[in-house]
Amino acid sequence: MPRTTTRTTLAKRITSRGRRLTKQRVIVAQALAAERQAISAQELHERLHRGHPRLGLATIYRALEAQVEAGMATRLERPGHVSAYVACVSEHHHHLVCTSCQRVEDVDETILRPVLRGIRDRHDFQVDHERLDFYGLCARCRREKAAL
Amino acid sequence: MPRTTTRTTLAKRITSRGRRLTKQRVIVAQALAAERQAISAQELHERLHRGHPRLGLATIYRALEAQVEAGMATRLERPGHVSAYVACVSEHHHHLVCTSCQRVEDVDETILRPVLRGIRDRHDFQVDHERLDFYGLCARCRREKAAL
DNA sequence: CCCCATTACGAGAACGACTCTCAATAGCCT
DNA sequence: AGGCTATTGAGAGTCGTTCTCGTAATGGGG
Repeated sequence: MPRTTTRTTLAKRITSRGRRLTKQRVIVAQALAAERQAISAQELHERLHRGHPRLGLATIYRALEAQVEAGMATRLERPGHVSAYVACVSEHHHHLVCTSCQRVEDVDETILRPVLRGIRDRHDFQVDHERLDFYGLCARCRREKAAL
Repeated sequence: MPRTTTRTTLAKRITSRGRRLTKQRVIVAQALAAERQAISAQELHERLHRGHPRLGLATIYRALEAQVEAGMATRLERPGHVSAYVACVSEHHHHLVCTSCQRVEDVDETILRPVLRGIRDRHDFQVDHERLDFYGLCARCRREKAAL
């Protein structure tokens, strides 16, 4: 019953911090989780409009913001001052964003440990949080380009 | 004659990519270089208004954009979809942004080498560019907080 | 050194992503 | 079930940034 488990987890996460479990938030969370790539609020709005014509854009913004606060998603910056969102599986990690197909992979935080230690020791700086996104070509897109 | 040297370098950098050397670009470049912290276009505009009342906001945006393209500055993202800019000394490096005093330190790229290698090997991903900013407390602010 | 095509500037209007407002609706607790 | 309160939807509003266009300045060629 992996589906049920997922649903339960979703509901639990949504209702964290005293938030209410609403249809809209579930729809947005499921849609974002189903997505394998970074997506903007407006794109999500267009995509959901067919199945949910009354789902407002502001609601999507609010739902995404709530997900970010709840640690269910992170915000990426796209050129042109647009935010894009990705669903998170684990809590602390960073992203490999493919500039060709827009797919996002996760990088585990452990890979960063040495860097954080170096910063603390060599710069005497106490890191609170970090934004760490790598942009480039994923394996698939690189192969496709090479085949041309 | 360090000053002259600096000026010459500045002019050379500004005129790269066939750009013209204008008073406005020099003013903006010097102001940004003098700044030790991330500053937004609008803040720069306010700050320069006393000495240069006719310097337009759009010009500052254009000058900053040119500096980013020329590798003289990088763009940081502030909350609320605002860009802030920092003058760069070296080409490839990343930032430690103090969330208390807003001062910015540079982190040399070499510290990152192992991470990039790990990503290439373990994720089969070819990194083109990365955004890598660490937020936290610098040594000075940490001492000040501890003294309270 | 001076022309002149071309690039850049300044001011304000336009743009667009995002947020706010407010009346209506729906969760959740008892 | 009933009511308190968070949330929604729709559109207006906000604000950082970019565009437009007439004017001014730059720098290469004569």
